[in-house]
Amino acid sequence: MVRSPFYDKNGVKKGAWSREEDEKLRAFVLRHGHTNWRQLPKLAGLARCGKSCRLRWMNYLRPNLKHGNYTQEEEELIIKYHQLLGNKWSLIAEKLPGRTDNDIKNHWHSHLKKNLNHSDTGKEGKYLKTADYTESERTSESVGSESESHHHILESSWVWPASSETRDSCTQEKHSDSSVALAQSTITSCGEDQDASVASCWEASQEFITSDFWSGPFLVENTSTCDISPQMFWYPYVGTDLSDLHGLLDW
DNA sequence: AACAGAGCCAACCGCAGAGAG
DNA sequence: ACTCTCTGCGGTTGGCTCTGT
Repeated sequence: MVRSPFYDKNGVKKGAWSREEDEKLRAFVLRHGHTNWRQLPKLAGLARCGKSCRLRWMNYLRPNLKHGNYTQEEEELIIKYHQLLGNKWSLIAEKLPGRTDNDIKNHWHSHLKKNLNHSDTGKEGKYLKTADYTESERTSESVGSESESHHHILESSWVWPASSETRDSCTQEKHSDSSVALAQSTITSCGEDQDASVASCWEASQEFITSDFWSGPFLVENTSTCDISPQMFWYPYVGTDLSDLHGLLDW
């Protein structure tokens, strides 16, 4: 599926990311934010270029990302905005929360484009080409396997630290509500695989905690403890009840 | 069962724009 | 005004997986 890992002449690693690299990058970005992608791999102990780190974070590790399972509504939005904006994938991605430009672009090329082409030739296209098509104009085929909305967040999901001491060491009034909401959204997004996903989230969070992740000194100058980039933690559900999480995570 | 071709998607590359000095 | 650095975007590619023969 992806390029095999290899090192270029400058000793920079390319190709598929390992789980360990993902954890390093995730931990670093959550801890320090990403003010300088070029410096980031050096500080995070990764043999990657900054560009590769940014891409990995933006397209895979970022919280609240959805992978696959496009709903009919999402596909309609993509088609609509593509007709409106053209190949401005980043703009289209802004209209679909949780989707990345890369993901949308891939989905367009592998699924939607050919369906439009089919409809051009009068064959079994899923959607009509015009932007102002109506519900009744869509073919019945489009209703089916992909209409179900499971907002799976894969192994990139993470949760707020389980240890209350660790949590308390952070400036909770600043970050905790939105972070908890984020954790909760992760859990509620797990769908049928909830138990397994929660377990893996839990595992990842434990690794952060045991490595003194939340309370250790920062490497970057002028950053205070737990100075986590607010933009990374912002999530529209604030004020979520912590007890909702306690049950699932056995806090 | 083995093979070939197509499909899919993560990751790379090159370029352009923004901002700092 | 110019240059340099960094970031973000869109196009493209490598290679794994799926499907058909």
